[in-house]
Amino acid sequence: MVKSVTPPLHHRVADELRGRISRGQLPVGAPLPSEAQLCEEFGASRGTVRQALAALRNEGLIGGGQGKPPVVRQAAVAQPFETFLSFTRWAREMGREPGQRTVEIARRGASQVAADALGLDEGTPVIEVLRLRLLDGIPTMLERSSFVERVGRLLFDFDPDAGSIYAHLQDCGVDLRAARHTIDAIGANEVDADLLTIAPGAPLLRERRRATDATGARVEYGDDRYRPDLVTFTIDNVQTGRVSPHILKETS
Amino acid sequence: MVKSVTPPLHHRVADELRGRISRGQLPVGAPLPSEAQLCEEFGASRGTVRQALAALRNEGLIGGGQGKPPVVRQAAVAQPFETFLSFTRWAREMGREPGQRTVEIARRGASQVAADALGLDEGTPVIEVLRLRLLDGIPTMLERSSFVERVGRLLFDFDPDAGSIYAHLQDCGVDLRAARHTIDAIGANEVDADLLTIAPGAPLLRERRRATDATGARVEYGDDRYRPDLVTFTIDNVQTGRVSPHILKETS
DNA sequence: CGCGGAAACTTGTCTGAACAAGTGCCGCGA
DNA sequence: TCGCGGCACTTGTTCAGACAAGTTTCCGCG
Repeated sequence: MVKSVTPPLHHRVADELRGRISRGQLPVGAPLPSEAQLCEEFGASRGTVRQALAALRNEGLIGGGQGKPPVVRQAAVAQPFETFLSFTRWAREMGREPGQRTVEIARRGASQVAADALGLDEGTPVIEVLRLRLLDGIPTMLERSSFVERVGRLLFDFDPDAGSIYAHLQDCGVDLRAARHTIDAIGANEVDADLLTIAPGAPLLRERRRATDATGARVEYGDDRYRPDLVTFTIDNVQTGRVSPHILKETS
Repeated sequence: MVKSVTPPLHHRVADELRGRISRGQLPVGAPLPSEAQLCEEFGASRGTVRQALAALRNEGLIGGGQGKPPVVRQAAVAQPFETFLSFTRWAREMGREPGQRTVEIARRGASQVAADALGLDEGTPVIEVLRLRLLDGIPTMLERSSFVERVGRLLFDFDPDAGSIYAHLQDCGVDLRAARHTIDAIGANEVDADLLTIAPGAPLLRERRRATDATGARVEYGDDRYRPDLVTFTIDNVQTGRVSPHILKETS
C-alpha cells in the first residue's frame, strides 16, 4: 500500500516551474511571471509562491534582484553533489561508457569501520555491496558500500547491474541529502589488485563517503578506490568573489 | 560616506545562530531552541524566524524533521581557499605545530611537466623550491613548487624556513587569486621515501596545483605529496542549496 | 510495573495584509 | 527633442493567525 498524498502546494509550484525551465518553455534569460501572476495561476498566496521561488533560487535555477522579475539562469545544473554520487551519470557526462559488475551483495553484520561510520554497534546487520566499475570496459573503480538495513533492504528487489543504485533509492523515496567525503591514498590489497588488474601494493585514490538523508540520519558508508592513472579529483578555487569551488572527477 | 543600514532581521537571526554554532555554544548534535523561543528572543514573528532557519538548513548547518527541534549538524568551517594555500596557517588552526625544512631553492630550467603547467617552453628559467613540511615534528608533506621567474625572484630575499611563502608574496604585492587543484595518488619515489621516512612505493596522496594571479597569468605549479596516514582531504556536500562545498584538510 | 493513549509541544503549510525599497516607463516641462 | 520627476509595478521584509502532521511526555489503567 503506497501512501499517495498530494505534495505541498509550494512543492507543486516549484516542480511546475522547474519543468517549464527544463522543457525550454522558459528559456534561459527569460523573466519568470511575476509573483502576483503565479499566485493567481496556482491559486496560492504570495508566501507560498515565494517559498517555491526561494527553492529555485537555492538551486541556482533563477536569479534576479529586487524590483525586477526573477530571471532563468541556466537550464541544467550539474550539482557537484551528483559528481560523487552517481558514477553512471558522471561517466556519461564525460562522454565515456559506464559499465559495472556486481561482485557481491550481502546482508551481514557491520564491520568495525562501517559500524563506526554509521553510528551502529559492530555486528548490526547492514547490506554490503561490492561493485566493480568500468569506463569503456576498463576496470576503473572498486566500490564497497554499506547501507543501513532500512535502506539496503530496497536493494534486493533491484538489479545492481542495471544502473544507478542512488537513482533507485531516490525512486523508493529515500532522499540522500548530504554527504561527507574523505579522500586519501591507500595501497591495493589482493582483492583490489585482482579486480582492478593492477599490482598488489599499487597506490589507489580512495574516497570514503558517509551519506545522510534529509533528517541527518546516516544511511550509507562507502569506500571507493580509483585507479589514479584513470581518475583524478579536481578542485577550482577562487579567492575573491563568490564562485563556489567546483569539484570534478576527471579521467585522464 | 559609508551607508550603514541594519541588515534585515532574518539575516541577523541567522547570523547570530551561525555564530553560536561556530563558537561551540551550540555543539554538534544539540537541538536548537524551538521556533517559539527564537521568536521571543529576537522579537520576531515566526515567519521571520523560519526564514532564518531555512537559510541555515540549506547551508547544511542544521537538520531535523517535523515535530522535532532542528539539530546542529556540523560546525562552521574554514575558508576553502586558504586551506590549500597556507600549510602554516592550516596547521595552526588544527592546533598542531607546523615546521618546515627547505631542502633546496634553485633557479633552473623548467621541467617538461612544470613548463607545461605554466604555459612556458621547456627550459625557461623558473625558481624551484623543495620543502619538507612537518606537523609536530613529524615529516608530513613534501612540497615541490615551480614559480615563474617574475615571482620566484622575490623568494631569494626571504628565509623559506621563517614562514609562509604565500604570505611573503602577498606582502610583495603578488596577488594570488585562483588555483586549480588536482588530486590523485602516487607511489613514493626514492627521494619522497627518504624525506618522508616511509618505504619506497608506499602510496602518497598527491595534490598538484596551478595558481594564477588576479590577471589570470599562471604563477606557480606545485606538487605536494602527503602521507595519507597523517593527512586526508574532506569535502562536505549538501544536495539542495547553492552552498559551496567545503574542502578541508584533516589530520588523523 | 508496564503499556496505551491522550495531551502538550514542535515543526510544516498556507493565508492575508501591510510597508519598504528598487526598477522601468511614461509624460510633462524646458 | 531631451531630461527628469513621478507613478505603476515588482520584489523584499515582516507580522499575525490558523490548521495539519509528527514527536514527546506523562498520567492513568490494567
